[in-house]
Amino acid sequence: MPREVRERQMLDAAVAVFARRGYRAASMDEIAELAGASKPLVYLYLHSKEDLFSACIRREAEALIAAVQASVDPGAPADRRLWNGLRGFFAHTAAHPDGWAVLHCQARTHGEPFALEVAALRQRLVDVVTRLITETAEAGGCPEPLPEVEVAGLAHALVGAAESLAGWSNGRDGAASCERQTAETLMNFAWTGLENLRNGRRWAPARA
Amino acid sequence: MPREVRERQMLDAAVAVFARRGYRAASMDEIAELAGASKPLVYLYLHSKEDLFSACIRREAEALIAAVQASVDPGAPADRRLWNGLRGFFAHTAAHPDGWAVLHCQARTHGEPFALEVAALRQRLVDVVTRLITETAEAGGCPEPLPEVEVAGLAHALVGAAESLAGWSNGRDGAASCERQTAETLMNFAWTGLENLRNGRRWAPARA
Amino acid sequence: MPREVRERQMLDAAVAVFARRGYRAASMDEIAELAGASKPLVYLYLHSKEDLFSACIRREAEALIAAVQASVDPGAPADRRLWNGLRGFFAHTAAHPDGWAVLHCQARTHGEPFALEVAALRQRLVDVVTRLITETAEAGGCPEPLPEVEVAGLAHALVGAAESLAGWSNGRDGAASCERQTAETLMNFAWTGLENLRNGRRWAPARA
Amino acid sequence: MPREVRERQMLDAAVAVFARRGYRAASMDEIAELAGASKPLVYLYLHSKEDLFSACIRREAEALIAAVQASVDPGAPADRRLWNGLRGFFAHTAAHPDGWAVLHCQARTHGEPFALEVAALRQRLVDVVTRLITETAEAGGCPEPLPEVEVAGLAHALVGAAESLAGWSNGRDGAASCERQTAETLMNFAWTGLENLRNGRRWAPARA
DNA sequence: AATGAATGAGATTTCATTCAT
DNA sequence: CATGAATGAAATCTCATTCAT
Repeated sequence: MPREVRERQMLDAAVAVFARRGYRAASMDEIAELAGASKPLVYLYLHSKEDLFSACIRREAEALIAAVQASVDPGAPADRRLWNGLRGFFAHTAAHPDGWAVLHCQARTHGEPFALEVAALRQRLVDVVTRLITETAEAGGCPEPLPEVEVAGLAHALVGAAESLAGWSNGRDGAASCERQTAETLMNFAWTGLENLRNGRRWAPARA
Repeated sequence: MPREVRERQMLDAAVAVFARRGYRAASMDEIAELAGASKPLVYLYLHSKEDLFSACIRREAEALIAAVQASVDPGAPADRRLWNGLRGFFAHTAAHPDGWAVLHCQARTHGEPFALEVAALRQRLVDVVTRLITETAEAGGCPEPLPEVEVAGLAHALVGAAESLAGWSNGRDGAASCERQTAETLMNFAWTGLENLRNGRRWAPARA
Repeated sequence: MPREVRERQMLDAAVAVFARRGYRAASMDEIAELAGASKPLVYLYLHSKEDLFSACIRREAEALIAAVQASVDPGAPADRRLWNGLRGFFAHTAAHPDGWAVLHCQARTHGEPFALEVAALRQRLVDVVTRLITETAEAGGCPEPLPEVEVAGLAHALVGAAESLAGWSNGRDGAASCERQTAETLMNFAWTGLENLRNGRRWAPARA
Repeated sequence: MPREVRERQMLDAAVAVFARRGYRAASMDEIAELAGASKPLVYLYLHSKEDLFSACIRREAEALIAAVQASVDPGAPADRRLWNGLRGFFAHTAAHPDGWAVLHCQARTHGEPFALEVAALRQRLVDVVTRLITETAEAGGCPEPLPEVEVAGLAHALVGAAESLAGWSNGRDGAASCERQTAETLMNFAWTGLENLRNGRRWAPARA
């Protein structure tokens, strides 16, 4: 069996086991067995448990990013791009729950090296959103540019909301039909909020 | 030393170690040492690693809920309550990063019993937000009531956004001064979005 | 509460727990709890687990010996004495199964010191039987005295048979009514065998 | 080193240590060291202390039964078969004192699962003896068949006597030369007793 | 007479990892 | 390319035992 195929099987098995058990509780024995290979072969190809986990994170992160980018038409207007990006995000996480669990739940909680890797992924998502927000503001003729820190905060809020909805919507029935609705809910929530910001309408504590 | 004091020290130590290392990687040795007690005493008082972790989750969850509730004036209007609740949430998570890490990052990823416990906490937060959204819609004279599933989705999105911002803002410098600003960013984002929804203004994919 | 009473409660509890769990698996915690006293008090009175176990063995051994002796009339003929001794033995072991379990099952299997103590008890039983056999042989006009080693072997066989029957008969229903029958079975088996030996009738391998 | 060899070494070591220390006091460390292997290997092959103990019991029980059966010629008359069976029993227990100690002293005192296993062995021995007694009675023209419960009692008594003698004779010097004599003593005691029973001669308490 | 508080030592068990083949 | 055999290190948890009061 060629190495590439074997390696993919191993990563598939590892993602499944890491998602189910967590990094520490996952055992190389179980991963090797699920991959249908012997443990020494796993070590020959992937060197160590740490390297294996890193490889999982990298592969799943690339796949997620690629899925989001593939569903966005770079020439479309900002709202369309946001809408399609969200749909791609929800579709991919719903189709690959183990990979999403590794990225979202496991990777951040098991030591710096992994957290950094997943933080880099997250930053790429945040960057995309940040660009959308900025463009939206500019395109809408925002009287004064939004402060940088606020834009970053908004981007984090939006990504967090998307992550939360992904988890919520995947945990319910009829996931397939839900994905579109989930995206719509978030879009309604976010887009109108962004529009208002763009127009300078704000909520202020003093108003209450 | 009286038992209560010792027990609190143990929980403090456990929260710190669980936050830093994760559930599986945390060792009872390290927890006992940090608590300044011997391992058998930890077992005598808290029975097992699982029970200890459960106790941590419960204590931190109660503390967080209490902090949020304490910062909300039940007689105030909906927007004011949301604003104060968010501020309480961000302030408490910023002041107790270890507790927040245990709740947000660790508890959900290490087996059903813990996940259920933290899901219950999250549900309580979501419920509060759900009520706020409904009241806001009613108070604002919403032409037709928002569909239930959409309200739930919005609540999850809002809680997810808050969670995400808590993690982001705590990871930056000057956390104290940031807390207010973080709350303001999210409030601007969310409140105006909610207002628009209330008024029936929506984003629709067909529009693009 | 006076010391003697407390000490008896402790020994009762210890015998019960040792019988149920074995020496090593029995925990001083369980014994103390069952005795209704605190652990330090147990240590104050009985010094250590080893001492406690020794005390149990000694008490139960004395009780068993006393019960057997009390049921034998020293003036009666040999067969009558054997008969009454067996009945006393079966009655006492049936009435005190925990004590018998400690003596028969536990004491011999947990290190030299205890084995010696219980071996001493057993030797006293064997001695009684040995005397009976010798007297029986003499009284019956045995042509030549039985070899010493054979008498010892017979005594051990008889005691072993009695022990085995005690375990068997106690494990069956209607123990009370059984006790007499058990004694009769063994008596029939043993006494007639002894009579034949006394008369020089033997089985020889060459005969077959 | 092939697995089978290693496993046998482990069982040998385990039998020796269990016999010397008892189930609870035996440590897996000591067993592994005596077997010349590392502890993880013992666990890999034999799974747990409980399984290891079970495996010891089973192996030693099979060996004992096999030894007894191998020394009996099924075509020989009843007394000859009893004689040879006893010799086989005494010879095997003398040659394998550790195995006998595990079966006789340890297995019955450490929890139901083990006790059941050893009870099954004992029942097989009792069954053999029961058959012998019945056949003897029939062959000898016993006027009326012995009551079933009495036969069972006799069988238990005989097995108990044999067990007791095995322990006694092994604890003395010159075991090799003793084995035959031990068997002879028991045979003399038992066979003549059985003969008398067969002929209806009984001891009765009223006689005294 | 009696106990709540505390621990050193050691038990079973698991796991990531490496050779020799 | 592939693996059966093997282990050092460390995890959770228990227990007999002792003080200070």
